[in-house]
Amino acid sequence: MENGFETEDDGDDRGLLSDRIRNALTDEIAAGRLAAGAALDEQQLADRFGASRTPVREALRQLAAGGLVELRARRGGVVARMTPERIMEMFETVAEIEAVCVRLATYRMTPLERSRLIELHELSRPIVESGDVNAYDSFNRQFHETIYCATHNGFLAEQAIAIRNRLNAFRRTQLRQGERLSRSRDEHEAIMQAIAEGDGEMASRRMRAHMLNAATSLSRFIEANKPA
Amino acid sequence: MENGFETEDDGDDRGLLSDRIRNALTDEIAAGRLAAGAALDEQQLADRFGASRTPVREALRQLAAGGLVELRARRGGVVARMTPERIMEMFETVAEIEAVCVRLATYRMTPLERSRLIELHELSRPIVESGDVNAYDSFNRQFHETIYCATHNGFLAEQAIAIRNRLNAFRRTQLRQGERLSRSRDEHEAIMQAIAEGDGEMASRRMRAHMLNAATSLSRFIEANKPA
DNA sequence: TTGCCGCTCAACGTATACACTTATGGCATC
DNA sequence: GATGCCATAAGTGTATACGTTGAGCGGCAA
Repeated sequence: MENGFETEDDGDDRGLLSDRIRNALTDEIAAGRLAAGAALDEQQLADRFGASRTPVREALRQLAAGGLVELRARRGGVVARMTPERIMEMFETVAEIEAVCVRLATYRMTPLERSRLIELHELSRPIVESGDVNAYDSFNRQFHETIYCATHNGFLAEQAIAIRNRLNAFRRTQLRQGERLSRSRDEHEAIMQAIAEGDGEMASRRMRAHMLNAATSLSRFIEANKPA
Repeated sequence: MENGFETEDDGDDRGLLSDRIRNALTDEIAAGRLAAGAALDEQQLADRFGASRTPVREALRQLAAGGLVELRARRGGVVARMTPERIMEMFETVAEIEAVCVRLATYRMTPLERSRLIELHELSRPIVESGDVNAYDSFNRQFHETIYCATHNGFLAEQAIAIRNRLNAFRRTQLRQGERLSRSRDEHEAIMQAIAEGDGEMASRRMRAHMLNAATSLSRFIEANKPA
């Protein structure tokens, strides 16, 4: 039972131990159970996961590469300190990269990709009406990733996904409240309009605004729910 | 003597072994001595560097995180395959990110940062006249990194530097020929002009063109020097 | 009392041994 | 002759032991 893992008590011992430890630590950091700045003792973690130091080290190195952990040689690691300022910086960066993506995508997407995107966007209407936040989150990811791919620049798409994932690790709670869903869809609509007109610059500006709206919404949410 | 390292026969045994192996492998990949797609056997590398598999593994993981190596679970690693298309994708991505940076920097930089940038730019005049390519390369890095910092977005700056470094690992030869130096400086001049006028959009467009010029120049160079 | 030196110990970095998975070659069968 | 299965081997994943370094602390001298 007590093996240090959270969600794998169903006997899921498959996969690389180092990967499972990495995922577990990612979750714990994302959930805030491992506070920013907390020391990460390798032996201690190894004991907690019932493993040796080796896979723990591998996991820590990967997390460090992803920016969730800071490692100093011979001094051990700590959970990366994520100030609100830094989170906003990350949001701005994502917003700018998404803006770049949608501009390139507008100029480069094939008719097939365009119709696929339109189709996807239409799919979101019933989701918004149902208010299913998880479903919308899933759709939203697809929508944005479809745009990344339509840039026809695989490297840029990878970077966009990587940064987006990195940011998601710090989304400690569901960002999108009910009313945000319809606003989000309206903003998508405006972006789609610009794409349809072939105006990449316009699409870019609208995407940037869309992302910054989401960030502001999140920031207000955090402000409202922060521990007194 | 034969310890597998290239440039450290002066007894420089300092630093972490894993880091030294990582640097050595980075160099070898960058120089093309380790061809793309080449298998990376851990034991074999360990023997070559006179070390054990442990630091080699650490090095490989770090390289994988940086994108120079691809690792498949229980199947070992290979040097990442870098097609010309992918390199161009990376250049475009850098160009777009730099364009974002200079736009934000134009709107946000402090007077001190502005004068620092002007000062740096002026410094490049004698370097161009001297034709010292290495000195220009060093200046150029400083110039661009100064702009990154002036965005006042540390995360974005980190991303920009990371991608730029990643790209540098594949610059197998000196990119900038003599004539390119003065053209590069002229382009910097145009960017500075836009910054001075507070026109971030203009600075952005010029930066994008500047970066793509450099990429085109490189691509022509590669084309001309590629093995028959 | 303060500052420096050296000690001690905890934690990381590296080496080595073992376990497990995957790939490959040969053999049997269809 | 082709295909599928099994045995063997090569190589990665993990465990553990040892070396090494940096930090904390106490003692001694100025």
